[in-house]
Amino acid sequence: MDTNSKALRFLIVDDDETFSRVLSRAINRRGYDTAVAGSAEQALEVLNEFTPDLATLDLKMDGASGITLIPRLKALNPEIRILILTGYASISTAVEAIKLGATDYLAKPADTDQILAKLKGAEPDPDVEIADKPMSVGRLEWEHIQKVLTEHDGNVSATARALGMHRRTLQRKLQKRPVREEH
Amino acid sequence: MDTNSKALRFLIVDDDETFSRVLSRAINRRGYDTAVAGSAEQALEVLNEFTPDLATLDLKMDGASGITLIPRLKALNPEIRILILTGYASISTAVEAIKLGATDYLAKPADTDQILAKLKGAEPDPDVEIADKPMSVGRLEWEHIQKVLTEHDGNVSATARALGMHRRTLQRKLQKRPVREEH
DNA sequence: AAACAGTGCGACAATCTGACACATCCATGA
DNA sequence: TCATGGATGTGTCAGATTGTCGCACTGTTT
Repeated sequence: MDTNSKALRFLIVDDDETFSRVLSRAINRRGYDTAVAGSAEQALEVLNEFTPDLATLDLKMDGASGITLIPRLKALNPEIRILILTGYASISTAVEAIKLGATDYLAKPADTDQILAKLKGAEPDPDVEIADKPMSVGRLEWEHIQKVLTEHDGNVSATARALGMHRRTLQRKLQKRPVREEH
Repeated sequence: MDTNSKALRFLIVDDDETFSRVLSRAINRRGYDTAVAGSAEQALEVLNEFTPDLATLDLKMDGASGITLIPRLKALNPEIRILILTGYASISTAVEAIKLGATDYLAKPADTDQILAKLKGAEPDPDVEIADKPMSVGRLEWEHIQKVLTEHDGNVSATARALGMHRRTLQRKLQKRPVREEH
């Protein structure tokens, strides 16, 4: 990690070691200082000696969700720009993250350019594209499940009961990745 | 319930007339003053003589998207609580809406209770913990399918394509009864 | 008439779900 | 500290559902 004091500091918090390594190198090559953490807990340690200007956070990790880091990061540096980057993207977690102050939200897979683009430009424009097809039933189910899960603070058992679904079945669904819509 | 100047004003912007009517009546019955607009343009006219405290906006309508109304609504009443409610939900529009100041974002179908629950979030209402059971995934799927089917004039093949579902599977689902909720 | 798109349904393999069964954890209270 | 109850992570397995293919039939269009 090069320590040019002028470079912007970029923190990557993600489970997936391979992903982190690749992204870190790509970001680094573009002139940022980078730091990597494999969990929210580990990220907190990193923050003792690294105050990031930009960050990407994963949601689904062992231990705490990356979303819990948002307040900490903002407290440390109110100017920080935070991008949520997850393979388990859903509308409810996106809404929550933005409300907490995240700058933007992207579903994996996403390439380095997309990531940096989202972090650089973040002027809200009311002309976002609106999908022309409705959600697939699979996607709708995923979104609904995520919403209810959020309302129950991530409690799987309670969510399964609320949905009238077997807990085993819900767990199996949660392990899978959400359906990708090909808009 | 009194319907005088004390009642909160609720604006519904949606191009689905049936949906608006049903929602309007339900909201009305709960003691709000309601106004309905079938498009963003129409909504602007309504705003000349109706300053809402709460609003639901649809995204996909003829003309401008409901998202463009957010700044106007907030300018008119900074305290307004805005809920985006759409059948064409997506993460990118959700992110935009929240950034622009929407309070929350829900995918249709959603029932009146859910809608009000999301909008009432800020009110010091003591009934926050009343966890009304959400729709089951089966029920949600049924409603969604019916809606898309209607949009395609009952064309099963087209509906199956739009939903990314196999025609055979859709036919089988349509033969079954709607899922009954046993609250 | 030939070409087409939509519909209804049979059949079969691949998947998924519901039901049980355990084996940890963790917080609470006796 | 131990007992108790809830939550969670998995494994198994029979039965239900879905993905595919195929085929006959029916309007529509050219």
